[in-house]
Amino acid sequence: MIRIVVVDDHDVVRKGVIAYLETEADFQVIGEASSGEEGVEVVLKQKPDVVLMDLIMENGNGIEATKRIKEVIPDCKVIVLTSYYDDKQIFPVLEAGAFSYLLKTASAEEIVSAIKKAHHGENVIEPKVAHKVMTRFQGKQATLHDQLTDRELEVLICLANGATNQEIADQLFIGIKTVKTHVSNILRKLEVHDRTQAAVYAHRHHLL
Amino acid sequence: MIRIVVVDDHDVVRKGVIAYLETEADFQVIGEASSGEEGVEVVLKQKPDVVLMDLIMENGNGIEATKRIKEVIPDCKVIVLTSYYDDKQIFPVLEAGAFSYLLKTASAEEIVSAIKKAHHGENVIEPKVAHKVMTRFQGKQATLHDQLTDRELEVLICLANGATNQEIADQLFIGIKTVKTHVSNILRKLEVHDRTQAAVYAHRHHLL
DNA sequence: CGCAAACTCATACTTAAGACTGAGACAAAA
DNA sequence: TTTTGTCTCAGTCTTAAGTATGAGTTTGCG
Repeated sequence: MIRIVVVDDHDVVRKGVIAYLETEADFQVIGEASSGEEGVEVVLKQKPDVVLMDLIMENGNGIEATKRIKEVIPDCKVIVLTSYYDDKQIFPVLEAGAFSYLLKTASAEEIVSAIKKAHHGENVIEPKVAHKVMTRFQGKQATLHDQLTDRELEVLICLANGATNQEIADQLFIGIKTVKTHVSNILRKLEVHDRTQAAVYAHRHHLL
Repeated sequence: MIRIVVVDDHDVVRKGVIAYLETEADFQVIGEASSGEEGVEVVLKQKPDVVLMDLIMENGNGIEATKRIKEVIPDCKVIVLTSYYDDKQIFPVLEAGAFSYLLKTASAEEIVSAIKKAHHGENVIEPKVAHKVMTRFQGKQATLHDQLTDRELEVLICLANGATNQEIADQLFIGIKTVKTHVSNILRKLEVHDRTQAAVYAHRHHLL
């Protein structure tokens, strides 16, 4: 039995979805809400297995609600439903902790399938945006240098141009001790052992 | 009056060229030869202004002859004539000291023109190969790193991968003292002040 | 056969690099 | 307000880096 909460501010949509979901033998809709805030309350009280979350609602959006739900009940699978196709939505949604991401143009069968898959630990990402996610991850595979602060990046650029600590200090109008601190932090974050390797890293990753 | 020597092992070609050249009022053919060695002898004795040199001959090629002529009489303009188009020929020919480079498919007027230009200090390079020469020089504009020896280049590659002196020593099976010597020489030749700048140089010039 | 260049190694010296620790100022976020 | 992160700087210590000089070996070239 899969316990479900449906969150959507359009009554007709919510009621319709619930009605359809309950035709499934092993589905049990144990709560519903018409706003993000109300959704969080219901979820925290009912502790469902799966949440169907509308992304765009009048009172508080689905992202904030998802974030708060995942903070308290990490095991809860939140399936985000979005009305229209938009590239930029997907990343904040995933960062918020959403488990699956579907368009409302998806058929009822697809939604049922997504719920079952979510319950078994399988993610469902709308094909149109799935490849966006992939390219994003391929292009950003755990880049070490995005740990660097702005200042550290500045220092690294200077360093990768062949500047000495003293020259970097003069360029950035700071003390050589400060530069040494930055360089040490850079080396640690980039997981290298000296400035030459850091310079090589910078060039290989086209940081200048 | 332009004093000329013609070197070509094909009698008919040589005689024909000479006959045509003498129709020019200010041309004076003061010698001829049918081999490279003989050509050198004649040239050294006659000291002509211009030499028409066939590139490919049975007894000794035109390159060696050109080289020896330029060693003794640097002011002598050697115009090399080659039977067929070949990219690889041009560079040894120029290195030997040839002043101009023409194909035998060139018209009689072109040859006459080339001789006059040579006498006035103007080079003539067959258009088909001229751009080869240009690209060669553009691509090899005084690269600092071509001063490096093979071993130094190996060391530079290691260095530009972020290796320490000790690591380079281990990789190349030599002592760290030797590595230091190489590195010092590399830094001097590349006109940089430390290994980081050397690594930057290597990456900017795509040496690895 | 010299001769020059390249590769090798050594000693001694100087200095920049880097690690480690600690700390004050400041701004944004919880 | 307290916390957290960033930027700043200081002191101390260890070691890698780099310079300068000299020299032995090999290799190729005239």
